[in-house]
Amino acid sequence: MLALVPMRTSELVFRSRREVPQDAEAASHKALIRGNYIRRLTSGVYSFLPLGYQVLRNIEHIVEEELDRAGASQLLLPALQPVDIWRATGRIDKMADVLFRVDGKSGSFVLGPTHEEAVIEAMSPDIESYRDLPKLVYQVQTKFRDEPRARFGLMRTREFIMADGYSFDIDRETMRQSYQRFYEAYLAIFARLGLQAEPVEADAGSIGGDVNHEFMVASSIGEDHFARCGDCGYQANIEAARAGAHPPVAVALDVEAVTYSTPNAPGIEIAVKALRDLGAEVEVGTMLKSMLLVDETGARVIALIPGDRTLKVPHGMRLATDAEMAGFAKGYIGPQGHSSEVRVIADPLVLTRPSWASGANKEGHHSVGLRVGVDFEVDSFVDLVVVEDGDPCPRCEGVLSLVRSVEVGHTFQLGLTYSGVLPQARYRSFEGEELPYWMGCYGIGVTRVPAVIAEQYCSSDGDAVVWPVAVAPYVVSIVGVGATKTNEVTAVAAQLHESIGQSGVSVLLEDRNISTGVAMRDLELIGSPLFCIVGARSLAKGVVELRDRIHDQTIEVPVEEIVATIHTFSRDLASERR
RNA sequence: CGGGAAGUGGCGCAGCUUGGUAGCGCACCUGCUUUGGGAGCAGGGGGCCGCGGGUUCAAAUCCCGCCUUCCCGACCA
Repeated sequence: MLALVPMRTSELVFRSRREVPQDAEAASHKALIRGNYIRRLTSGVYSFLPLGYQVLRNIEHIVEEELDRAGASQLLLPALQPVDIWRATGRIDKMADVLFRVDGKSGSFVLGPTHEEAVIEAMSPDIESYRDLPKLVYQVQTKFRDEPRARFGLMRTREFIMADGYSFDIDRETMRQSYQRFYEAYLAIFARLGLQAEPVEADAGSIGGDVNHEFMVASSIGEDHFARCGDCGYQANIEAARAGAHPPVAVALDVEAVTYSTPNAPGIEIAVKALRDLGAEVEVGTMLKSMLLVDETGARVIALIPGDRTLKVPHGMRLATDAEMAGFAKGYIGPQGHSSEVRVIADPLVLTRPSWASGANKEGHHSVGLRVGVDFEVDSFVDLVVVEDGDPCPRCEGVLSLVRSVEVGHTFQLGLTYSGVLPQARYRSFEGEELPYWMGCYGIGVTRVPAVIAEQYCSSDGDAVVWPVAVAPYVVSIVGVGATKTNEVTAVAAQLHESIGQSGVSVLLEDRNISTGVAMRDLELIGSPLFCIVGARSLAKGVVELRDRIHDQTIEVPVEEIVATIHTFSRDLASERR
């Protein structure tokens, strides 16, 4: 709602577009292209045309207002960063896959994919004492990430704008308070943007740190899933979610382990088929998946999960490479008979069956009737499976369901992850000790937001968006219609254009000499939530039409009341949840 | 990086099987008529058929190589 200069369609950079480029798939992507909001320069890189930029500025304005209110100061850090600050934290290697490197005559640089290093460089000289803390800062900056795959228009791009904030504190407790300030500001921001963003517990990934939340908007084109319990409100990203305990079952007493010869049957699916052909009663869910992992020390670990589950690799571990699997029968690994140097870990779900079928640790052989504690031992039980629909909730008696979603924000309690390794990231405490400060970092994917909003508020064919009042490029669009557009129609439309603009509502006037159908269609693509239709017919009755596109209702309003009515409507529509 | 699809005026597409010097719709330009929901008539402009090589008298079309884009997967703050 920033644009208070009344605008005319003849001045707008806009063109009717009946067809969309065939490479637009998502409805929001189609709508943003048809409406002349964005244009692709190359894969994952978009120009914001004036309409799209207006939406973007409206979003940024809301973000800035709320972060300012939370006590954060806006600054601007460089996008072009020397490689040595990335060496100092080791992220030059950790994030090598996504870093855009620039080698110029004057040295080697990185185009910042995020700004933890840069903000520490910028802030540290001004943080000398505990008296200087806490500090909250943020910026609205372009980020660069060499994404392996850009997707869905603005949804996942290689160059994008993020509003990223950082907090600096003396200890864990005050860091949590700063975190809370950002967290609450984020809830306020997304509410104003018309997005139902759910904070969910998340995994820290390469940013590092401890407690963190993702702000997720449920959407069919989301790239993430989170688990939700309808009963107690537990919500966690699928990478971080854990299921509650399934009731354990006593091991079978009347079973004996039998080994079958199953040549050329590596992997669960094929093994099940081979064992069945031999008369064994097994299915995918009664097979034990045994996977070889390597921990931080390089030691090998066998992980056991039910055959119908997906492994969640624990932190600090990774799947073994083929070379590291020397000595193990790849495709036929089982839980039994490993040397004491190989640790065996299992998901608690392994206790939910009386016996299992699995590889026999011998090329071309599988065993059935393997019992925990009898035929094989487990060193420790840890959470090893990705949660699925229907798993029990870890907090209550409820059941988890998975929700497909888009991440619009992420907040992290970093703690000492960065300050601990950078000597300049210190302050002097009351006792005179030199200590690393406690950090938090916070990000909103600003250029992703128009796509998420459009996805929520456009028809499924990407036909047109009806923008929420808070972000609409123009809240009201005026069009004059009626036989030959009499002078009166034109004059009244122009006069309303002026007075609505003066009343503080952003407004667009259709002033081109085109047919009504084209005019209406174009205005629909521009997406104002309110249309003001000035027609010869209704003008004869002393009224104009006001169409509320959010509720798809049209009312007639006396000309002299229209400014006040629009004011009421835009206020009511802005506060309403869709 | 694996799997699939596609590159032909600004946009959407046909032509390719069976080689013969490029076409349709929309958009654009000019004029007139229109204007309460993507107008009508008449006239007009615009293409290195993704790039490079090859076969051939002749290549958008056949062959080889490369590039780009989109979708699924891997990956992902």
